Amino acid sequence: MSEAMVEDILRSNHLSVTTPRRRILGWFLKKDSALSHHDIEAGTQRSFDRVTLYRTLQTFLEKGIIHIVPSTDNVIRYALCKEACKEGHHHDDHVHFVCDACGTTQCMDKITIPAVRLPKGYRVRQIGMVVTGICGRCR
Amino acid sequence: MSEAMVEDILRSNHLSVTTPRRRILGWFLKKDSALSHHDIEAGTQRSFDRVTLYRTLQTFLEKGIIHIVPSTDNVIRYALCKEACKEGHHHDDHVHFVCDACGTTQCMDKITIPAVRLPKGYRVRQIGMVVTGICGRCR
DNA sequence: ACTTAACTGTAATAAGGTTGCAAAGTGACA
DNA sequence: TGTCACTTTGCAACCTTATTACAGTTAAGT
Repeated sequence: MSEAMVEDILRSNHLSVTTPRRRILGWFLKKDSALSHHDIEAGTQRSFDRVTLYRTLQTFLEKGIIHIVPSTDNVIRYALCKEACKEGHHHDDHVHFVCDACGTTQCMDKITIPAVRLPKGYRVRQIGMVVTGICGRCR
Repeated sequence: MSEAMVEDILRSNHLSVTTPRRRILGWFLKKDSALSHHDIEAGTQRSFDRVTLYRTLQTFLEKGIIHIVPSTDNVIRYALCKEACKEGHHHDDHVHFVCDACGTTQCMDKITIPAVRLPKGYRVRQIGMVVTGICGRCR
């Protein structure tokens, strides 16, 4: 089921289907939350080299398969792009929620970021929003 | 002028006044934008050890003199807390602006973050917001 | 099946961050 | 102003995270 989906995503992005890529993308689909480099390494039993992971994440980023979630703890976390993200132009203008209890970072795709009024002369290109607290599952 | 202010801030936080702390805090006051570890090292001519900088930033964080600005590039940036931030309880619920042109990160203290409606069961503790684009000075 | 181009693993290197301990500086007090 | 206790700094070693180069392997199209 999910296995077919993985191949689908890879092929539609003109990427060849390899074992590491299958594992990594499969893990994203399974977890359905933002993952750090470390999370992925641990989750996939280190069945490939660290370097491959770095490169794969970079490739996925460029293709718009994943996006970076803003954080305050010096750990890059990546999450699947749900909406159609074109190459180089992401649609990650949604709210991210970090749960203090379970530690997961979730994309709230349904909730769009409210508009902000900035001073004169400022031009906005992108907005990121991170909400921390207790998520629905943990309370 | 700023020199007296530096000592003032340190003393009112019950910290002894030392050369590294003076330099680091002075640099924050002078630049008035969010600074990374690297920015500070470069700006202060490495007149103290790397470790001292790590420890000083940690201390300033704990005292509420500075706060961490969320980012998407894996670089922690710190900014002065303008409002009275009590020890352990920060008031950094303001918008941060990252300029694509000059690369600076500014705290928009005047602009509060708009409220967001989250699904049932979610409890919010803190909200961070990062806007990227072109700032008033650069356009 | 063959060939080309893309991808991966290994190793070496760089950058970023942490810890323990001895030496030096700070602030309080006589 | 000198002394003392305590805090802070600098150094060295170490660990983790990230990047680059290159050779070997694998995938996809014909």
